[in-house]
Amino acid sequence: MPEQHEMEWILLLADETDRRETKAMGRVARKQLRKREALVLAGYKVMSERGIDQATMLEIAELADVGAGTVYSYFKSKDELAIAVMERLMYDLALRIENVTNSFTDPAQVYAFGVRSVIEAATNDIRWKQLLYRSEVIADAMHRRMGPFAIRDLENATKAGRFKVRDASLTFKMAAHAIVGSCLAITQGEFSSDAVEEIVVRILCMTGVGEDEAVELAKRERPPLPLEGSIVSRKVT
Amino acid sequence: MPEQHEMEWILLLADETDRRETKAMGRVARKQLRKREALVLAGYKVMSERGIDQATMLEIAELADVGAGTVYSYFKSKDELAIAVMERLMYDLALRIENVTNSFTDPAQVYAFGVRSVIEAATNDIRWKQLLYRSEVIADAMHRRMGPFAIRDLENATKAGRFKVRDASLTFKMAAHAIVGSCLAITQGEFSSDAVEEIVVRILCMTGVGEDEAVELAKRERPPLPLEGSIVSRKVT
DNA sequence: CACCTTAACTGAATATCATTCAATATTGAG
DNA sequence: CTCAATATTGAATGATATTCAGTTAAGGTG
Repeated sequence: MPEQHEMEWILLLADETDRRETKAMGRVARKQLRKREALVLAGYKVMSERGIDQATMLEIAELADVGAGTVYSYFKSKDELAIAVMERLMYDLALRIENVTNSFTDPAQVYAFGVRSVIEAATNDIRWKQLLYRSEVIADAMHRRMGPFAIRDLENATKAGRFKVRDASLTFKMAAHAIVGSCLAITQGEFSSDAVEEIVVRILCMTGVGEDEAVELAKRERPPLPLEGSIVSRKVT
Repeated sequence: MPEQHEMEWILLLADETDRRETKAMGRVARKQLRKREALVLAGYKVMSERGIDQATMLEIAELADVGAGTVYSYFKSKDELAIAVMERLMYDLALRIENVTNSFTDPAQVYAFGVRSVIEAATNDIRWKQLLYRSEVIADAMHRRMGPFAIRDLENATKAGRFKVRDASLTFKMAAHAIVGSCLAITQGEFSSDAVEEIVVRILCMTGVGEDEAVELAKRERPPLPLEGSIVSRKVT
């Protein structure tokens, strides 16, 4: 029974453990990595189904096939587990975006594509709905895990004279919160999903690019994103 | 004992109950208004001291001098009470901002002043720190209670050709989340409070005003805000 | 291989509240 | 004053995050 779940979910979130690291460790350490992995996956499944607050530690522990207390030797608290889950989700998405944008030539378009992709994922995927409700947690995870990519892109585009960003980290922090907040509003029916285009424009405006150019950037055709869990690993360059 | 607290706190958050309405009601209704009021005030005090999650309903009930169960005949849940508290905070601030900006001539400056004031309040007042942690709740309250003012300002500035905002509600929704998120980051020491200026610039950029003009708007001298609880009531015009 | 130390794991027990609800008190109409 | 309706109370409930004393497994050692 737990086996089935593992199979199912491993397809959706890539395992972050690196083969090279894995080989250099003892059997215990490897087993712990796998257990931690199982917990993050189980946490993702339960939390995206019931919502972070409604997910119970017992259910997560059972799905990961460990005792209730064991969770606490991997994560200090439920919140910390939730953070780990969010970060995994963000990292997976960041890698998939990177996989597409590394062939782009316009650095501004790289950022625009990333922003658009995140918004699409957040508003189209049912599993994000429950997670969005704790927006500070998800925005934080977004900043921590997608930040290295996004900040690099903002800086590249600024160097190329496309954007005018003074503090890329701050700009992306604000963008992350604005994105999560507006996606939450869309999933709650406060705005129609047609608003996505306009959200992208506003996030781009924050970079100091003019309104007209922001509109143009948001309109450009976008190649599709690779499937979830299909990218293994990549370093920010 | 409860008397003292009431006195103390009424100075900090204006009582929203309107004299005219009050007179048209029976004694019971008036008493209920006062009790609801006491609950919001007590909620504000306890939640801003301990944080929303750490505040207990019992402590709030005791401070408001009612039984534990009574809270639930005024608010369906703890969350709903938290929302009422946040909305009160936002409304009070909105009125104080309005009180200053209604003498401004440049509609863009009205919005800029509002944004700046909110950020200053959120980062300087210790009592906001605990509240910011539930950023979706506070951003929501900000949108609901300051929105009517801010959206009007965005539309005025757009009509005047200063801003280029298509959907003012959406733009302010995003701004609210970005503001709350970045203030949270500042109170957590992730950014220095010098970042406030830059945050204002980025929020202004979102309106489609150019970067240079955003910088100039953010730099303008600002008159001081009236004290908390000193404004009684005002309609959005 | 048997022993032992160390670390990991377990799940029943604990502690903490949000929330409910049966009982009680208050109100105001007649 | 009486009584039905309403509001209030706070002890009991239920849910569940977290802890911890006891158990199990790992792997190093002679």
